[in-house]
Amino acid sequence: MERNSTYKDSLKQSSLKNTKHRCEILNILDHSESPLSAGEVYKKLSDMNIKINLSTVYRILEVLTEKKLVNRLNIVGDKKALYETNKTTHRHYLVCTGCKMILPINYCPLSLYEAELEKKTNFKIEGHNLDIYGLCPDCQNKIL
Amino acid sequence: MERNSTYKDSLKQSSLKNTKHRCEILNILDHSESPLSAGEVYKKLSDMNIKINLSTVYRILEVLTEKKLVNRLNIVGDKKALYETNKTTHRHYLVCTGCKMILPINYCPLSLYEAELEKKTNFKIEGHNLDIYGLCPDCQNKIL
DNA sequence: GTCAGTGCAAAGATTTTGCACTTTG
DNA sequence: CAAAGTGCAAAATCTTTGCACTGAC
Repeated sequence: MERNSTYKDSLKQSSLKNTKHRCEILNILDHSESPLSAGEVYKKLSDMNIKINLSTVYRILEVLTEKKLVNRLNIVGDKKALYETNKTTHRHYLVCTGCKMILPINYCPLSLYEAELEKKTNFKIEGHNLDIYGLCPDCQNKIL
Repeated sequence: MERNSTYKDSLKQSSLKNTKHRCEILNILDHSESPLSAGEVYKKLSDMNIKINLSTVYRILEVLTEKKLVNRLNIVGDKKALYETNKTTHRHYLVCTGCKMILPINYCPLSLYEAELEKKTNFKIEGHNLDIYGLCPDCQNKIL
């Protein structure tokens, strides 16, 4: 895959060694519509006939998160952590409480607010987690 | 404690049986500065010499969440769920990535945004999870 | 008395860790 | 070659569940 060289560069810039597994995981997260759990990443790899250990997946996701190549999310109602690549476009998710569908939202209403909060609290704000939940149109109809 | 009658009423209104354990848990969450995990609630009860099983704590928190007497939160970087009583004043938390301190914030910048999003997506929005993270003043100094 | 609530023990799910082997730079 | 990465097995943590007993209404 041509774009794997990009992942290689990202790894290099974060002073991480370039391994096939890391590129594959970055690739998977990069091409996923919605954030994935460690188990889901592992499953995708297995489906692609890539042999890897689940604990390695966890370790890779951990180090990628640390280096900010990946974000770790905790979405409401889901007890496991989800991961997404750290796109330049910051996004949030709208989660359906019925069917658990996850809809990405590209607009973030919080940047102004964060600046304000920084002044008020003297925190050095690094980021935020926001997910919004409700019923998607389909699930609203099912209830009727 | 005089206010336990209030908890009793809340339980009644949610058609839950009034038990000592439930009132005690509501009481603990109500008087906690920051949200607590199931384990922490359990520990507080034990410290008060109240004998209860951890699984009962989980079951109570579950049913209280279901009845909206309590909110379940998933705060960034914490793999376990945290619970808070559902105060009339909706709040968020500012979490220090250094010392893990949790600072409640009473203002919510999202209500207007939610209305807008509801129109745009046709979701029936029920709520959101927001927590903001960064370094508190103390931890900023420690780094220098 | 009935049904919901609880304790206990056990299992399930997710995540982490120690150690030996392998690979990258 | 050294240091970082990986597989495997085992454990740690958090959470849920089945069943029998107890307590609320």
